[in-house]
Amino acid sequence: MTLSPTSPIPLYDQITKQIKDAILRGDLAPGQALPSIRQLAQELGTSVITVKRAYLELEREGMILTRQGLGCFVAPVEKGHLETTRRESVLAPLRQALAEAKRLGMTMEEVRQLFAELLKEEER
Amino acid sequence: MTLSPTSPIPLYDQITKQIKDAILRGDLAPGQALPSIRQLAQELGTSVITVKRAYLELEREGMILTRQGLGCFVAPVEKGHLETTRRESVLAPLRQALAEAKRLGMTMEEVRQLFAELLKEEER
Amino acid sequence: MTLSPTSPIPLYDQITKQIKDAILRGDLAPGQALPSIRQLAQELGTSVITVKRAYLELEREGMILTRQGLGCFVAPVEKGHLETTRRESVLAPLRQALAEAKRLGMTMEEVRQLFAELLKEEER
Amino acid sequence: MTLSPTSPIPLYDQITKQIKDAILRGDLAPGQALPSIRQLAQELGTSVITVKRAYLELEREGMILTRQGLGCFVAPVEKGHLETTRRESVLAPLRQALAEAKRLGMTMEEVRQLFAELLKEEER
DNA sequence: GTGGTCTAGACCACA
DNA sequence: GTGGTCTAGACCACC
Repeated sequence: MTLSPTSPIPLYDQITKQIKDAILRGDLAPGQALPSIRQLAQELGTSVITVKRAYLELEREGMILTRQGLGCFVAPVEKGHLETTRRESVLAPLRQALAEAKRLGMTMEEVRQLFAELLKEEER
Repeated sequence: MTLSPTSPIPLYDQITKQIKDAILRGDLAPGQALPSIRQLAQELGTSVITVKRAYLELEREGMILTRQGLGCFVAPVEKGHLETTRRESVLAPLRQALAEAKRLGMTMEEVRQLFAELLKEEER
Repeated sequence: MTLSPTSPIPLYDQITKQIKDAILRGDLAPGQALPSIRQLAQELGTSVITVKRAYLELEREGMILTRQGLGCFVAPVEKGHLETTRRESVLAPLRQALAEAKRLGMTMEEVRQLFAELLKEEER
Repeated sequence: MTLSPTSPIPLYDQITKQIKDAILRGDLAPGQALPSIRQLAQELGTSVITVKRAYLELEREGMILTRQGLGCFVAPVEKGHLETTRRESVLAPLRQALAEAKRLGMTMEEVRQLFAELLKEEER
Protein backbone atom coordinates (compact mmCIF):
# COMPACT_ATOMS: atom_id res chain seq x y z
CA MET A 1 0.00 0.00 0.00
CA THR A 2 1.36 3.41 -0.95
CA LEU A 3 0.23 7.00 -0.54
CA SER A 4 0.75 10.00 -2.79
CA PRO A 5 1.10 13.02 -0.49
CA THR A 6 0.82 15.51 -3.35
CA SER A 7 -2.38 14.07 -4.78
CA PRO A 8 -5.49 16.24 -4.46
CA ILE A 9 -7.21 13.18 -2.97
CA PRO A 10 -7.05 13.33 0.85
CA LEU A 11 -4.66 10.87 2.45
CA TYR A 12 -7.41 9.21 4.47
CA ASP A 13 -9.42 8.69 1.28
CA GLN A 14 -6.47 7.04 -0.39
CA ILE A 15 -6.18 4.61 2.50
CA THR A 16 -9.92 3.95 2.61
CA LYS A 17 -10.02 3.24 -1.08
CA GLN A 18 -7.12 0.82 -1.11
CA ILE A 19 -8.46 -1.24 1.79
CA LYS A 20 -11.89 -1.28 0.25
CA ASP A 21 -10.47 -2.52 -3.04
CA ALA A 22 -8.58 -5.28 -1.23
CA ILE A 23 -11.79 -6.43 0.45
CA LEU A 24 -13.78 -6.34 -2.80
CA ARG A 25 -10.98 -8.16 -4.58
CA GLY A 26 -11.11 -10.82 -1.87
CA ASP A 27 -7.52 -10.24 -0.78
CA LEU A 28 -8.87 -9.42 2.66
CA ALA A 29 -11.38 -12.05 3.71
CA PRO A 30 -14.31 -11.42 6.09
CA GLY A 31 -13.20 -11.81 9.68
CA GLN A 32 -9.56 -11.22 8.83
CA ALA A 33 -7.69 -8.73 11.02
CA LEU A 34 -6.52 -5.45 9.57
CA PRO A 35 -3.10 -4.05 10.49
CA SER A 36 -3.20 -1.99 13.66
CA ILE A 37 -3.67 1.75 13.28
CA ARG A 38 -0.23 2.54 14.64
CA GLN A 39 1.49 -0.07 12.55
CA LEU A 40 -0.16 1.07 9.34
CA ALA A 41 0.55 4.72 10.14
CA GLN A 42 4.22 3.95 10.57
CA GLU A 43 4.31 1.83 7.43
CA LEU A 44 2.75 4.65 5.39
CA GLY A 45 4.79 7.39 6.99
CA THR A 46 1.68 9.25 8.00
CA SER A 47 -0.02 10.17 11.25
CA VAL A 48 -2.13 7.94 13.45
CA ILE A 49 -5.00 10.38 13.15
CA THR A 50 -5.13 10.00 9.40
CA VAL A 51 -5.28 6.20 9.54
CA LYS A 52 -7.85 6.38 12.31
CA ARG A 53 -10.05 8.52 10.15
CA ALA A 54 -9.73 6.06 7.27
CA TYR A 55 -10.78 3.15 9.49
CA LEU A 56 -13.65 5.21 10.89
CA GLU A 57 -14.86 5.84 7.38
CA LEU A 58 -14.71 2.14 6.52
CA GLU A 59 -16.61 1.28 9.66
CA ARG A 60 -19.29 3.80 8.79
CA GLU A 61 -19.69 2.11 5.42
CA GLY A 62 -19.99 -1.26 7.13
CA MET A 63 -16.86 -2.66 5.52
CA ILE A 64 -14.99 -3.25 8.77
CA LEU A 65 -15.71 -3.70 12.49
CA THR A 66 -13.75 -2.32 15.42
CA ARG A 67 -13.52 -4.44 18.54
CA GLN A 68 -12.19 -2.52 21.49
CA GLY A 69 -8.80 -3.73 22.54
CA LEU A 70 -8.59 -6.32 19.82
CA GLY A 71 -8.31 -4.27 16.68
CA CYS A 72 -10.19 -3.97 13.41
CA PHE A 73 -11.57 -6.78 11.29
CA VAL A 74 -13.13 -7.15 7.90
CA ALA A 75 -16.90 -7.24 8.39
CA PRO A 76 -18.76 -10.43 7.60
CA VAL A 77 -20.75 -9.48 4.51
CA GLU A 78 -22.96 -11.55 2.23
CA LYS A 79 -21.29 -12.46 -0.99
CA GLY A 80 -24.13 -10.93 -2.98
CA HIS A 81 -23.66 -7.55 -1.35
CA LEU A 82 -19.96 -7.67 -2.12
CA GLU A 83 -20.61 -8.45 -5.73
CA THR A 84 -23.08 -5.59 -6.02
CA THR A 85 -20.54 -3.17 -4.59
CA ARG A 86 -17.92 -4.45 -7.00
CA ARG A 87 -20.21 -3.85 -9.96
CA GLU A 88 -21.19 -0.41 -8.72
CA SER A 89 -17.56 0.66 -8.41
CA VAL A 90 -17.11 0.14 -12.12
CA LEU A 91 -20.58 1.22 -13.17
CA ALA A 92 -20.20 4.63 -11.54
CA PRO A 93 -17.43 5.93 -13.85
CA LEU A 94 -19.13 4.27 -16.82
CA ARG A 95 -22.32 6.18 -16.04
CA GLN A 96 -20.28 9.34 -15.72
CA ALA A 97 -18.84 8.78 -19.18
CA LEU A 98 -22.29 8.33 -20.66
CA ALA A 99 -23.55 11.46 -18.94
CA GLU A 100 -20.60 13.43 -20.25
CA ALA A 101 -21.21 12.11 -23.76
CA LYS A 102 -24.83 13.21 -23.58
CA ARG A 103 -23.84 16.67 -22.40
CA LEU A 104 -21.52 16.95 -25.40
CA GLY A 105 -24.22 15.84 -27.80
CA MET A 106 -22.41 12.63 -28.66
CA THR A 107 -24.41 9.66 -29.93
CA MET A 108 -24.36 6.38 -28.04
CA GLU A 109 -22.86 4.81 -31.13
CA GLU A 110 -19.84 7.12 -30.86
CA VAL A 111 -19.41 6.18 -27.22
CA ARG A 112 -19.57 2.52 -28.10
CA GLN A 113 -16.75 3.03 -30.58
CA LEU A 114 -14.60 4.91 -28.07
CA PHE A 115 -15.11 2.08 -25.61
CA ALA A 116 -14.20 -0.53 -28.20
CA GLU A 117 -11.00 1.35 -29.08
CA LEU A 118 -10.06 1.51 -25.43
CA LEU A 119 -10.55 -2.23 -24.94
CA LYS A 120 -8.38 -2.96 -27.96
CA GLU A 121 -5.61 -0.80 -26.51
CA GLU A 122 -5.89 -2.75 -23.27
CA GLU A 123 -5.51 -6.08 -24.99
CA ARG A 124 -2.26 -5.10 -26.60
CA MET B 1 -27.16 27.48 -16.83
CA THR B 2 -27.76 26.42 -13.24
CA LEU B 3 -25.59 25.91 -10.16
CA SER B 4 -25.94 23.50 -7.30
CA PRO B 5 -24.69 25.27 -4.17
CA THR B 6 -24.81 22.04 -2.14
CA SER B 7 -22.63 20.07 -4.54
CA PRO B 8 -19.11 19.26 -3.34
CA ILE B 9 -17.86 20.61 -6.66
CA PRO B 10 -16.84 24.27 -6.27
CA LEU B 11 -19.16 26.77 -7.90
CA TYR B 12 -16.44 28.12 -10.16
CA ASP B 13 -15.74 24.60 -11.39
CA GLN B 14 -19.40 24.07 -12.17
CA ILE B 15 -19.41 27.25 -14.23
CA THR B 16 -16.17 26.36 -15.99
CA LYS B 17 -17.47 22.92 -16.87
CA GLN B 18 -20.79 24.09 -18.25
CA ILE B 19 -19.24 26.72 -20.48
CA LYS B 20 -16.60 24.28 -21.66
CA ASP B 21 -19.31 21.78 -22.56
CA ALA B 22 -21.24 24.43 -24.47
CA ILE B 23 -18.13 25.26 -26.48
CA LEU B 24 -17.32 21.60 -27.17
CA ARG B 25 -20.94 20.99 -28.12
CA GLY B 26 -20.74 23.88 -30.56
CA ASP B 27 -23.45 25.89 -28.82
CA LEU B 28 -20.91 28.67 -28.33
CA ALA B 29 -19.10 29.33 -31.57
CA PRO B 30 -15.49 30.63 -31.78
CA GLY B 31 -15.43 34.41 -31.64
CA GLN B 32 -18.81 34.60 -29.97
CA ALA B 33 -19.09 36.83 -26.92
CA LEU B 34 -19.71 35.27 -23.53
CA PRO B 35 -22.09 36.91 -21.06
CA SER B 36 -20.28 39.59 -19.06
CA ILE B 37 -18.92 38.59 -15.68
CA ARG B 38 -21.31 40.82 -13.81
CA GLN B 39 -24.31 39.77 -15.83
CA LEU B 40 -23.64 36.06 -15.38
CA ALA B 41 -22.96 36.53 -11.68
CA GLN B 42 -26.34 38.18 -11.23
CA GLU B 43 -28.06 35.56 -13.35
CA LEU B 44 -26.56 32.74 -11.30
CA GLY B 45 -27.05 34.50 -8.00
CA THR B 46 -23.40 34.21 -7.18
CA SER B 47 -20.55 36.63 -6.69
CA VAL B 48 -18.65 38.43 -9.43
CA ILE B 49 -15.41 36.90 -8.22
CA THR B 50 -16.65 33.35 -8.52
CA VAL B 51 -17.58 33.89 -12.16
CA LYS B 52 -14.33 35.72 -12.77
CA ARG B 53 -12.39 32.78 -11.42
CA ALA B 54 -14.24 30.43 -13.76
CA TYR B 55 -13.45 32.66 -16.73
CA LEU B 56 -9.81 32.88 -15.66
CA GLU B 57 -9.57 29.11 -15.62
CA LEU B 58 -11.12 28.87 -19.09
CA GLU B 59 -8.66 31.45 -20.35
CA ARG B 60 -5.73 29.49 -18.97
CA GLU B 61 -6.97 26.41 -20.78
CA GLY B 62 -7.14 28.43 -23.98
CA MET B 63 -10.89 28.02 -24.36
CA ILE B 64 -11.70 31.74 -24.17
CA LEU B 65 -10.00 35.11 -24.66
CA THR B 66 -10.62 38.17 -22.59
CA ARG B 67 -10.24 41.66 -23.97
CA GLN B 68 -10.03 44.49 -21.48
CA GLY B 69 -13.02 46.75 -21.68
CA LEU B 70 -14.73 44.65 -24.31
CA GLY B 71 -15.56 41.37 -22.69
CA CYS B 72 -14.78 37.68 -23.06
CA PHE B 73 -14.96 35.68 -26.25
CA VAL B 74 -14.77 32.05 -27.28
CA ALA B 75 -11.23 31.42 -28.54
CA PRO B 76 -10.70 30.62 -32.21
CA VAL B 77 -9.66 26.97 -32.00
CA GLU B 78 -8.99 24.47 -34.74
CA LYS B 79 -11.83 22.05 -35.25
CA GLY B 80 -9.48 19.11 -34.84
CA HIS B 81 -8.39 20.26 -31.43
CA LEU B 82 -12.00 20.66 -30.39
CA GLU B 83 -12.83 17.14 -31.51
CA THR B 84 -9.84 15.73 -29.61
CA THR B 85 -10.95 17.48 -26.44
CA ARG B 86 -14.47 16.16 -26.92
CA ARG B 87 -13.21 12.60 -27.19
CA GLU B 88 -10.91 12.95 -24.24
CA SER B 89 -13.73 14.22 -22.03
CA VAL B 90 -15.52 10.92 -22.49
CA LEU B 91 -12.41 8.73 -22.65
CA ALA B 92 -11.18 9.92 -19.27
CA PRO B 93 -14.02 8.39 -17.20
CA LEU B 94 -14.00 5.29 -19.42
CA ARG B 95 -10.30 4.81 -18.64
CA GLN B 96 -11.05 5.31 -14.98
CA ALA B 97 -13.65 2.57 -15.13
CA LEU B 98 -11.19 0.15 -16.72
CA ALA B 99 -8.54 0.98 -14.13
CA GLU B 100 -11.06 0.40 -11.35
CA ALA B 101 -12.05 -2.92 -12.88
CA LYS B 102 -8.43 -4.02 -13.00
CA ARG B 103 -7.90 -3.04 -9.38
CA LEU B 104 -10.88 -5.20 -8.46
CA GLY B 105 -9.61 -8.14 -10.46
CA MET B 106 -12.46 -7.99 -12.92
CA THR B 107 -12.01 -9.40 -16.42
CA MET B 108 -12.42 -7.15 -19.43
CA GLU B 109 -15.26 -9.40 -20.52
CA GLU B 110 -17.16 -8.56 -17.34
CA VAL B 111 -16.63 -4.85 -17.98
CA ARG B 112 -17.88 -5.25 -21.50
CA GLN B 113 -21.08 -6.80 -20.17
CA LEU B 114 -21.60 -4.01 -17.64
CA PHE B 115 -21.17 -1.45 -20.40
CA ALA B 116 -23.64 -3.30 -22.65
CA GLU B 117 -26.22 -3.38 -19.85
CA LEU B 118 -25.81 0.34 -19.29
CA LEU B 119 -26.33 1.14 -22.95
CA LYS B 120 -29.50 -0.94 -22.98
CA GLU B 121 -30.83 0.99 -20.00
CA GLU B 122 -30.10 4.20 -21.84
CA GLU B 123 -32.03 3.17 -24.90
CA ARG B 124 -35.13 2.57 -22.89
CA MET C 1 0.54 49.69 -38.60
CA THR C 2 -1.32 46.81 -37.01
CA LEU C 3 -2.97 46.13 -33.65
CA SER C 4 -3.29 42.92 -31.70
CA PRO C 5 -6.65 43.11 -29.91
CA THR C 6 -5.90 40.09 -27.72
CA SER C 7 -2.57 41.38 -26.45
CA PRO C 8 -2.41 42.33 -22.77
CA ILE C 9 -0.93 45.65 -23.89
CA PRO C 10 -3.71 48.27 -24.18
CA LEU C 11 -4.65 49.22 -27.71
CA TYR C 12 -3.77 52.88 -27.17
CA ASP C 13 -0.33 51.86 -25.94
CA GLN C 14 0.25 49.79 -29.03
CA ILE C 15 -0.56 52.80 -31.20
CA THR C 16 1.57 55.16 -29.12
CA LYS C 17 4.51 52.83 -29.31
CA GLN C 18 4.39 52.32 -33.05
CA ILE C 19 4.19 56.04 -33.82
CA LYS C 20 6.98 56.76 -31.37
CA ASP C 21 9.17 54.16 -33.04
CA ALA C 22 8.48 55.67 -36.45
CA ILE C 23 9.56 59.09 -35.20
CA LEU C 24 12.70 57.75 -33.53
CA ARG C 25 13.49 55.74 -36.66
CA GLY C 26 13.15 58.94 -38.69
CA ASP C 27 10.30 57.60 -40.82
CA LEU C 28 8.20 60.46 -39.53
CA ALA C 29 10.16 63.71 -39.77
CA PRO C 30 9.65 66.72 -37.48
CA GLY C 31 6.85 68.91 -38.78
CA GLN C 32 5.31 66.12 -40.79
CA ALA C 33 1.55 65.61 -40.44
CA LEU C 34 0.18 62.50 -38.76
CA PRO C 35 -2.89 60.75 -40.15
CA SER C 36 -6.11 62.23 -38.80
CA ILE C 37 -7.62 60.55 -35.76
CA ARG C 38 -10.68 59.38 -37.64
CA GLN C 39 -8.72 58.08 -40.56
CA LEU C 40 -6.32 56.13 -38.38
CA ALA C 41 -9.18 54.76 -36.29
CA GLN C 42 -10.87 53.45 -39.40
CA GLU C 43 -7.64 52.02 -40.77
CA LEU C 44 -7.00 50.16 -37.52
CA GLY C 45 -10.57 49.05 -37.04
CA THR C 46 -10.72 50.64 -33.63
CA SER C 47 -12.59 53.49 -32.02
CA VAL C 48 -11.82 57.19 -32.35
CA ILE C 49 -11.52 57.43 -28.59
CA THR C 50 -8.68 54.93 -28.51
CA VAL C 51 -6.65 56.77 -31.17
CA LYS C 52 -7.36 60.08 -29.47
CA ARG C 53 -5.96 58.72 -26.26
CA ALA C 54 -2.83 57.52 -28.03
CA TYR C 55 -2.27 60.97 -29.59
CA LEU C 56 -2.90 62.62 -26.23
CA GLU C 57 -0.24 60.42 -24.69
CA LEU C 58 2.26 61.33 -27.42
CA GLU C 59 1.50 65.02 -26.95
CA ARG C 60 2.09 64.71 -23.22
CA GLU C 61 5.49 63.21 -23.93
CA GLY C 62 6.27 66.08 -26.29
CA MET C 63 6.58 63.85 -29.34
CA ILE C 64 3.74 65.48 -31.30
CA LEU C 65 1.82 68.75 -31.40
CA THR C 66 -1.88 69.25 -31.95
CA ARG C 67 -2.99 72.33 -33.85
CA GLN C 68 -6.70 72.95 -33.59
CA GLY C 69 -8.47 72.41 -36.89
CA LEU C 70 -5.29 71.46 -38.70
CA GLY C 71 -4.39 68.12 -37.19
CA CYS C 72 -1.40 66.62 -35.45
CA PHE C 73 2.25 67.03 -36.37
CA VAL C 74 5.54 65.54 -35.32
CA ALA C 75 7.11 67.95 -32.84
CA PRO C 76 10.31 69.77 -33.82
CA VAL C 77 12.88 68.16 -31.57
CA GLU C 78 16.63 68.58 -31.39
CA LYS C 79 18.50 65.74 -32.96
CA GLY C 80 20.41 65.12 -29.75
CA HIS C 81 17.25 64.60 -27.75
CA LEU C 82 15.99 62.13 -30.32
CA GLU C 83 19.22 60.19 -30.16
CA THR C 84 19.09 60.06 -26.38
CA THR C 85 15.56 58.70 -26.47
CA ARG C 86 16.60 56.08 -29.01
CA ARG C 87 19.42 54.89 -26.79
CA GLU C 88 17.21 54.85 -23.73
CA SER C 89 14.62 52.67 -25.46
CA VAL C 90 17.20 49.94 -25.87
CA LEU C 91 19.05 50.57 -22.63
CA ALA C 92 15.92 50.09 -20.54
CA PRO C 93 15.42 46.38 -21.31
CA LEU C 94 19.18 45.81 -21.14
CA ARG C 95 19.20 47.27 -17.62
CA GLN C 96 16.27 45.06 -16.75
CA ALA C 97 18.21 42.01 -17.90
CA LEU C 98 21.18 42.97 -15.73
CA ALA C 99 18.95 43.56 -12.73
CA GLU C 100 17.30 40.18 -13.24
CA ALA C 101 20.71 38.52 -13.51
CA LYS C 102 21.78 40.11 -10.26
CA ARG C 103 18.63 38.96 -8.51
CA LEU C 104 19.37 35.41 -9.67
CA GLY C 105 22.95 35.60 -8.48
CA MET C 106 24.36 35.38 -11.97
CA THR C 107 27.83 36.79 -12.66
CA MET C 108 28.28 39.57 -15.21
CA GLU C 109 30.47 37.16 -17.15
CA GLU C 110 27.56 34.76 -17.55
CA VAL C 111 25.35 37.58 -18.80
CA ARG C 112 28.00 38.59 -21.29
CA GLN C 113 28.00 35.06 -22.65
CA LEU C 114 24.23 34.94 -22.94
CA PHE C 115 24.32 38.22 -24.83
CA ALA C 116 27.03 36.97 -27.15
CA GLU C 117 25.04 33.83 -27.94
CA LEU C 118 22.00 35.90 -28.71
CA LEU C 119 23.90 38.14 -31.12
CA LYS C 120 25.28 35.09 -32.93
CA GLU C 121 21.76 33.76 -33.36
CA GLU C 122 20.73 37.10 -34.81
CA GLU C 123 23.49 37.10 -37.38
CA ARG C 124 22.40 33.79 -38.79
CA MET D 1 10.69 40.17 1.13
CA THR D 2 9.09 43.55 0.52
CA LEU D 3 6.19 44.83 -1.55
CA SER D 4 5.68 48.14 -3.26
CA PRO D 5 1.99 49.00 -3.06
CA THR D 6 2.39 51.90 -5.48
CA SER D 7 4.00 49.84 -8.23
CA PRO D 8 1.88 49.19 -11.31
CA ILE D 9 2.81 45.52 -10.92
CA PRO D 10 0.06 43.70 -9.00
CA LEU D 11 0.97 42.68 -5.48
CA TYR D 12 0.45 38.99 -6.19
CA ASP D 13 2.84 39.24 -9.15
CA GLN D 14 5.46 40.86 -6.95
CA ILE D 15 5.17 38.00 -4.49
CA THR D 16 5.26 35.37 -7.23
CA LYS D 17 8.33 36.91 -8.75
CA GLN D 18 10.31 37.18 -5.53
CA ILE D 19 9.64 33.59 -4.51
CA LYS D 20 10.46 32.38 -8.00
CA ASP D 21 13.74 34.25 -7.91
CA ALA D 22 14.59 32.75 -4.52
CA ILE D 23 13.99 29.26 -5.88
CA LEU D 24 16.02 29.89 -9.04
CA ARG D 25 18.77 31.42 -6.94
CA GLY D 26 18.80 28.30 -4.80
CA ASP D 27 17.87 30.14 -1.61
CA LEU D 28 14.81 27.96 -1.36
CA ALA D 29 15.76 24.33 -1.88
CA PRO D 30 13.43 21.70 -3.38
CA GLY D 31 11.27 20.14 -0.69
CA GLN D 32 11.70 23.09 1.63
CA ALA D 33 8.56 24.50 3.23
CA LEU D 34 7.38 27.97 2.24
CA PRO D 35 5.97 30.32 4.86
CA SER D 36 2.29 29.65 5.43
CA ILE D 37 -0.16 31.79 3.52
CA ARG D 38 -1.47 33.48 6.63
CA GLN D 39 1.96 34.09 8.07
CA LEU D 40 3.31 35.63 4.89
CA ALA D 41 0.20 37.76 4.49
CA GLN D 42 0.68 39.19 7.95
CA GLU D 43 4.39 39.72 7.39
CA LEU D 44 3.75 41.60 4.15
CA GLY D 45 0.80 43.53 5.53
CA THR D 46 -1.41 42.26 2.76
CA SER D 47 -4.47 40.04 2.53
CA VAL D 48 -4.49 36.28 2.76
CA ILE D 49 -6.11 36.07 -0.65
CA THR D 50 -3.38 38.04 -2.36
CA VAL D 51 -0.73 35.65 -1.06
CA LYS D 52 -2.88 32.68 -1.93
CA ARG D 53 -3.19 33.89 -5.49
CA ALA D 54 0.58 34.19 -5.74
CA TYR D 55 1.03 30.64 -4.43
CA LEU D 56 -1.62 29.38 -6.85
CA GLU D 57 0.27 30.90 -9.75
CA LEU D 58 3.53 29.32 -8.59
CA GLU D 59 1.80 25.97 -8.31
CA ARG D 60 0.44 26.24 -11.83
CA GLU D 61 3.95 26.92 -13.09
CA GLY D 62 5.12 23.81 -11.26
CA MET D 63 7.46 25.73 -8.96
CA ILE D 64 5.74 24.71 -5.72
CA LEU D 65 3.44 22.00 -4.42
CA THR D 66 0.69 22.50 -1.90
CA ARG D 67 -0.43 19.80 0.47
CA GLN D 68 -3.76 20.28 2.19
CA GLY D 69 -3.35 20.77 5.90
CA LEU D 70 0.42 20.70 5.74
CA GLY D 71 1.46 23.74 3.79
CA CYS D 72 3.31 24.63 0.60
CA PHE D 73 6.67 23.26 -0.49
CA VAL D 74 9.23 23.97 -3.18
CA ALA D 75 8.67 21.42 -5.95
CA PRO D 76 11.34 18.81 -6.63
CA VAL D 77 12.65 19.99 -9.98
CA GLU D 78 15.52 18.69 -12.07
CA LYS D 79 18.54 20.87 -11.86
CA GLY D 80 18.69 21.17 -15.62
CA HIS D 81 15.19 22.57 -15.80
CA LEU D 82 16.06 25.09 -13.11
CA GLU D 83 19.12 26.24 -15.03
CA THR D 84 17.10 26.62 -18.23
CA THR D 85 14.56 28.76 -16.43
CA ARG D 86 17.33 30.88 -14.96
CA ARG D 87 18.83 31.54 -18.38
CA GLU D 88 15.46 32.28 -19.91
CA SER D 89 14.68 34.86 -17.23
CA VAL D 90 17.65 36.90 -18.37
CA LEU D 91 17.41 36.07 -22.07
CA ALA D 92 13.84 37.36 -22.29
CA PRO D 93 14.67 41.04 -21.61
CA LEU D 94 17.83 40.76 -23.71
CA ARG D 95 15.74 39.55 -26.64
CA GLN D 96 13.34 42.41 -26.05
CA ALA D 97 16.22 44.87 -26.25
CA LEU D 98 17.38 43.43 -29.57
CA ALA D 99 13.85 43.53 -30.96
CA GLU D 100 13.52 47.16 -29.89
CA ALA D 101 16.85 48.02 -31.50
CA LYS D 102 15.72 46.47 -34.75
CA ARG D 103 12.47 48.40 -34.69
CA LEU D 104 14.47 51.61 -34.28
CA GLY D 105 16.80 50.73 -37.16
CA MET D 106 19.81 50.38 -34.90
CA THR D 107 22.69 48.19 -35.98
CA MET D 108 23.74 45.24 -33.84
CA GLU D 109 27.11 46.94 -33.47
CA GLU D 110 25.45 49.90 -31.77
CA VAL D 111 23.62 47.57 -29.40
CA ARG D 112 26.87 45.83 -28.57
CA GLN D 113 28.37 49.18 -27.60
CA LEU D 114 25.41 50.10 -25.42
CA PHE D 115 25.71 46.76 -23.66
CA ALA D 116 29.45 47.23 -23.14
CA GLU D 117 28.88 50.69 -21.63
CA LEU D 118 26.29 49.28 -19.27
CA LEU D 119 28.60 46.54 -18.06
CA LYS D 120 31.31 49.11 -17.40
CA GLU D 121 28.92 51.18 -15.31
CA GLU D 122 28.06 48.06 -13.34
CA GLU D 123 31.66 47.32 -12.57
CA ARG D 124 32.19 50.67 -11.02
C1' DG E 1 -2.36 24.51 12.80
C1' DT E 2 -2.78 24.22 7.41
C1' DG E 3 -5.01 25.35 2.66
C1' DG E 4 -9.78 25.74 -0.24
C1' DT E 5 -13.89 28.23 -1.19
C1' DC E 6 -17.09 31.97 -1.20
C1' DT E 7 -19.12 36.62 -0.17
C1' DA E 8 -19.85 41.69 -0.56
C1' DG E 9 -18.09 45.68 -1.80
C1' DA E 10 -14.50 48.93 -3.29
C1' DC E 11 -11.35 51.27 -6.63
C1' DC E 12 -8.88 51.46 -11.01
C1' DA E 13 -7.90 50.94 -16.15
C1' DC E 14 -9.67 50.15 -20.75
C1' DA E 15 -12.84 50.82 -24.93
C1' DG F 1 -20.23 49.61 -20.18
C1' DT F 2 -16.21 46.03 -19.72
C1' DG F 3 -12.48 43.34 -17.00
C1' DG F 4 -8.36 43.64 -13.21
C1' DT F 5 -7.03 44.12 -8.53
C1' DC F 6 -7.48 44.20 -3.63
C1' DT F 7 -9.67 44.00 1.05
C1' DA F 8 -11.78 41.92 5.25
C1' DG F 9 -13.96 38.35 7.02
C1' DA F 10 -16.43 33.94 6.97
C1' DC F 11 -16.93 28.79 6.80
C1' DC F 12 -15.22 24.25 5.56
C1' DA F 13 -11.93 20.22 4.96
C1' DC F 14 -7.52 18.18 5.99
C1' DC F 15 -3.56 16.77 9.01
